[in-house]
Amino acid sequence: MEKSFNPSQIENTWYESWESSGAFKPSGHGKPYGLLLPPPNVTGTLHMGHAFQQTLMDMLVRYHRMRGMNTLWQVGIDHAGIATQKIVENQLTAANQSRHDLGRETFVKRVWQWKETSGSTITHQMRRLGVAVDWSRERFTMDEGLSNAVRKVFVSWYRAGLIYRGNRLVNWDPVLGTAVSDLEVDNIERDGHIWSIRYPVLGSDASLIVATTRPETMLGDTAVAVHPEDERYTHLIGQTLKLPLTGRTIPIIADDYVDRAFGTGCVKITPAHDFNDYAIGQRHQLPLVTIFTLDARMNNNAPTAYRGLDRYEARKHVLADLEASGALVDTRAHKLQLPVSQRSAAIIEPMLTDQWFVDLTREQQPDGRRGGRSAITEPALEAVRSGQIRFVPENWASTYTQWLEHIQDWCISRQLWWGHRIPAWYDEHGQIFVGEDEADARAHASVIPVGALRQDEDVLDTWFSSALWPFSTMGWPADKPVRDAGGQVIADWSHDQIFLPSAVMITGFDIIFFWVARMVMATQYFTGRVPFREVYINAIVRDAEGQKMSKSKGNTLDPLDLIDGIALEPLIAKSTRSLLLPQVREKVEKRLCRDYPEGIKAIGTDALRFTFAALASHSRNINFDLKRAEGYKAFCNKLWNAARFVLMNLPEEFPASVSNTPVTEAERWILTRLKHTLNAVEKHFADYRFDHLAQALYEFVWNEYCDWFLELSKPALHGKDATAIQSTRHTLIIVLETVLRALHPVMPFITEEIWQHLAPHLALSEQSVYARPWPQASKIASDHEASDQIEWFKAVLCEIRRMRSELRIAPGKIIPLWLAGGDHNDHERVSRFAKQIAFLGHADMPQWLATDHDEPTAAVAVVGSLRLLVPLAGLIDLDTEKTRIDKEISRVESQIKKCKTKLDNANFVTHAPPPVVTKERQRIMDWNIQLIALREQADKLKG
RNA sequence: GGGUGCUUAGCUCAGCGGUAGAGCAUCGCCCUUACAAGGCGGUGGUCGUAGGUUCGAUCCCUACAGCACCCA
Repeated sequence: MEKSFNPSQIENTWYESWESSGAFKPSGHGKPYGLLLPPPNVTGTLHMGHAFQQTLMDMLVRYHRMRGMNTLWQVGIDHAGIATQKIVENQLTAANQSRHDLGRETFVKRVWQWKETSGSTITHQMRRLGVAVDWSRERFTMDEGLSNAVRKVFVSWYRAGLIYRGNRLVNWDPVLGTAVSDLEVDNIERDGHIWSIRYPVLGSDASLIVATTRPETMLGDTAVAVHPEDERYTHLIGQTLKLPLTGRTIPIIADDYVDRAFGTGCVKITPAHDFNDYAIGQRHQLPLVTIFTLDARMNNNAPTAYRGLDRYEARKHVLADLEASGALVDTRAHKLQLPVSQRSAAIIEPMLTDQWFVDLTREQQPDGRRGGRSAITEPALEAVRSGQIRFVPENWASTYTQWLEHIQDWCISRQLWWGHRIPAWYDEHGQIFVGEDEADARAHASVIPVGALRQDEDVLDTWFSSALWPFSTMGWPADKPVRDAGGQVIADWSHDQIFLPSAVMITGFDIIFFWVARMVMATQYFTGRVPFREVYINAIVRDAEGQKMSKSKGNTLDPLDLIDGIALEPLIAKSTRSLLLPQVREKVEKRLCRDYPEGIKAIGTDALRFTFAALASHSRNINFDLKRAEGYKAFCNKLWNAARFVLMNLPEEFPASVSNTPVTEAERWILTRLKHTLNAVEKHFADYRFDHLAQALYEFVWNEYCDWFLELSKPALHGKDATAIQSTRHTLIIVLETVLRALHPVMPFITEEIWQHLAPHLALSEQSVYARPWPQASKIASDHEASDQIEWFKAVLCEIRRMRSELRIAPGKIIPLWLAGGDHNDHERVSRFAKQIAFLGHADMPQWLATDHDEPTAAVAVVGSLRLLVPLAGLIDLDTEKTRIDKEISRVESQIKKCKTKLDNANFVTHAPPPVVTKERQRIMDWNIQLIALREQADKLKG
């Protein structure tokens, strides 16, 4: 093995070998354990969130695989309708073309081409992370099988009366020209204005003043509402207003939606362009006046003067005209929430359009069939309420249920070209025919179509197909195996449904609504099962300062740059590439120069993964600190060198014996610790406490195996006891091989590399550590007697080291060591560990002082009643030692005082549980023993 | 406005009704034959504030402050 750990040297070969050996495919035996990878967008590149999430999933799948389960990690890619279409449209724009120049068919071909060339970026990156997904089953939401599933679901729901077409107000993105989900709209606070406008009452001198942040929409007003109990206005309810600039008249209505305290208490109602106004309009049967075109210009319902103007141009004109006519009474600064499309950054315009919806709100249909609430929404709620699906951490369950309780019908149509085209046809009279294809639609028609049929132009929301992922990827609805282009079976519903429900869904909280809830709905409806038993909501990865990573802030980290390292210059270039504002670029550049003056050092995949595990507590955010990752790279190096040590100490011919009975206390102790660690790791896997899991393994490897067992093995290996040598070698390699197996789910590459070096010495038949069984704690014997002895030994050695350090004795200097006091245990243990104490304490063989004889002037440390003495002569300054002892005495005294305060409190003694009291009494006794020994020594030094 | 979190060492974070912890940073001594990406030993915290419950509160309860996120 190389002298130090070099990740890039070992990572490249192993992944390919695992993948090509079929190690990631289901084994076909054992209990099924399924995981679904949240399909990344085809447009995507691997970011820290993916890397984090996938590390956790990979840990689970490797762990369960080693435990003998039949694991399947289903992988695939999402077609990401809007995002993908936009990328290709941008390419066209750069060439001064639009999708309309190409036409639908050519455009879609073009998107497919783009997908073929760029779509695999993220899958290559995922391989660098080491993820054990079954690539042979990789799916794409637009491939044939999954598209069949989409059509089947649409048609089934339509025929069950659960999908309908309606003219409704939706979030309209005027730049992309499509409806978007309300989940794809961010409400952003911006500085704006609020304008007060006077609307005169017809046939009177009276007028009402309305306040609005969007004055241009007054052209679409169809009423003004006041609160029914607002005494200022009750006499005007039912009267008519002259709507300025339009010549139209509108009624004054009463509705208790109006907040009397806000503004003047009069609200203009524009039902065709505001969701609240729409609801009021419905209640009062108000007409809907749409005043915008689909690209947000004034249409022909607006007065001639404004027609064709963009909505913000129109605002200026409207305000100027109101001002000129004296109708504008006030303008004030105002903070307002603007709905902004996540996809295009355009300001959303609520717009009345024909769209397709999934009914999620009706209890029952007019014909008596179940409505969407009872057929789809309620079962999804019940699955979580009943505990069939469990959230981790569990408080996310309330986020889920609260959203579902207030859910609206799901608008599933998008005015795009890239996606699953809606399987609905219209005849020349506009009648609707739904079917899996045109023939099916005709076959199921209840009326005879008039003339030719024309398919709906729209496509389905991407999340519609994602909702089916848990069962569509398993082959549903095909009744025979699904094959890829090469004829290989990639899914087979009749068999693969053993993986449904999958074990756990690991995903970000931001898609609980988009995806998690919808998977539950669809999977339950079509398969009668929940899609997964548990949902682990992972934390959001932020930068070291707690800022959300985003390209527009230039604070993203590319996981591959952490793995491979990157110099400062390319890092700056990369981070500022998409930043347009020079000030922002400068700021980002400054920060990078400050934080990474030498760029980012390569830490390797294993260290990155270990870092993610160590940070994965159940808190909501994790701040990714590169320092932490560097620490775990050091951990890799530590493990690496421990392995070198073990191998170095093996003779050519090993093993001499297969089984082994550990002969030394140290061996029995480290095995006890190993057992304890493995128990902890299993528990942490079960609880999804990856942070504790990582820490348990880290502490075992570094603080127990390396710091103590390896050190304790040295005197044994250099000793003359052949049995001890043989046994120690055996335990060294057995414990290492075992802990490699336990570490493998977290750090697949380094564990594999080291394991390959160990395997021949253990005559193991497996090809890979991945194929080894999970190490079972129950098969390891614990030995508490040996553990007590080693703990005692550690205490003795620590005291010697502390003395040496505080008295500034050079580390290499061999010191005389005398012993005094102590009970029979101490005597027995000293004789047992004398050599180790001398070896590791850099001391002569410890000598007992004869009792009652004069002790030499010495520095002392105390373990229980045992005193460890280092003669001062020629070594130590007397005053230094006096000061040291005094300090130690006051430390012990303060501990005693604490105990005493407690025990003197009668309430404590009577009320506290007896074990606590006993423990406290024991503590005070132990401290007192130490104190006596220390005082004795202090007196001697003074005397 | 409604909801959910968070506040513990200089930094990033665990913890928990019963002796305050880790990594990194920092200080001192060591290039000791697995590892200087290391070893050994230290320094560092009235656990956001104020009340309450309790024999005992960093932990449970209440209020407040600050921060973050989600929904309207």
